[in-house]
Amino acid sequence: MDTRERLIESARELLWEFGYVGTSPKAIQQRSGAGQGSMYHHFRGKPDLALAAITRSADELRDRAEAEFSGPGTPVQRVTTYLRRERDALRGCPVGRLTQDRDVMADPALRRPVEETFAWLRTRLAGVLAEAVAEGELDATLDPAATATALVAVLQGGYVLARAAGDAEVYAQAVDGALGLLAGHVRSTAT
Amino acid sequence: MDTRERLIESARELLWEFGYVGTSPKAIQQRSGAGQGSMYHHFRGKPDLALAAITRSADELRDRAEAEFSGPGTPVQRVTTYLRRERDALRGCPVGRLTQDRDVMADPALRRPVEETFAWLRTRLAGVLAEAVAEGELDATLDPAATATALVAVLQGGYVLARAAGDAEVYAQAVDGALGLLAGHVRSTAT
DNA sequence: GTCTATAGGTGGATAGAC
DNA sequence: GTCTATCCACCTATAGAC
Repeated sequence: MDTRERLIESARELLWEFGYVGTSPKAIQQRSGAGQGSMYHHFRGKPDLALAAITRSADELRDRAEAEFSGPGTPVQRVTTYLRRERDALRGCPVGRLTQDRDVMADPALRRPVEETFAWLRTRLAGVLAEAVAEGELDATLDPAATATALVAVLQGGYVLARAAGDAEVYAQAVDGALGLLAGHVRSTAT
Repeated sequence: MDTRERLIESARELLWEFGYVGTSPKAIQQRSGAGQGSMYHHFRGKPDLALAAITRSADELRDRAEAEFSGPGTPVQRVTTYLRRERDALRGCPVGRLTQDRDVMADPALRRPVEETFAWLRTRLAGVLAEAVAEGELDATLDPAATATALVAVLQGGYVLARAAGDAEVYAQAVDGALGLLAGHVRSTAT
């Protein structure tokens, strides 16, 4: 892994843990093993490096979700697989946490991947839910778009509650609650 | 409103908007109209003032929720009132956003009101849901504790999604989705 | 109680040797 | 491409006059 790559990966980890404001160029350089000032050769500055890091995290999130949404099983099974995927609850979401970072949201370039990621996620999940409704697996009273937004919100909010409690189990409980609510709308358990 | 009070209110607003790391003593002093250095007479430092501000925000959140939970109507109606309460979605939750602030979560004193607020909220909401189950308003397949955690998560995550989209309507959609999911478990609409 | 002055540390970035 | 040295602005806090 070359220096440029190490800088991006270090930035990703630090942004995840400390946020944009809490991450200094010096900290990124030290973690990456690059010398002081070296990152300015590969990137124009902190925002430029952050953009590379954020874009990569957003792409990863999207790829993993897409693999689950387009995987095997009925629509509800795929949604369940997505919701139940093991996540580092206390660490939170590397993309979602950026919404609380003013410097990120104030910069159109940095904000864009965050906005696009969740727009895609909600739309894509709504599509899977619409499939479920069309196939009769979910009852037709459910609005796919609103339900999708609520389910994604459960994950993002689950992180918040887990961090507040200092207990990853709270995240799992939020997911359990969401699946319990969804279960009341499942009509058939076709395999 | 005396100087001490203005300092607390200014800190509350700035913490809400910029978070702990993004809020400087200087900014608090300027917003409050107090002169540079004046806050050190009333508070030992930034953490001490932040504790006063966070505690007040936490108390407010709790009082408003309690008023709705113990208000008129059936349990499900009260939960609906709580979920549908008008909120400044793009501003987010003044307490929940602190969970993403490392300096807050790393300090036991600052962390405590955050932890206690959400522990109380989840427990209190679970109690109202348990009432609903006991009275037959909600079907008995729902786990009150897990459902409560999921519903609170929808609100917290709704803020995240609304900020990501730059659109308060997304928050409302998340709440709509949660109420739609809950509706499938309501047995009677007793008044 | 409130103000000005000030200090040590860090953040983000640049210059220029190698 | 990488390193050291350096810069200015800001953050947090203290000292001490009024």
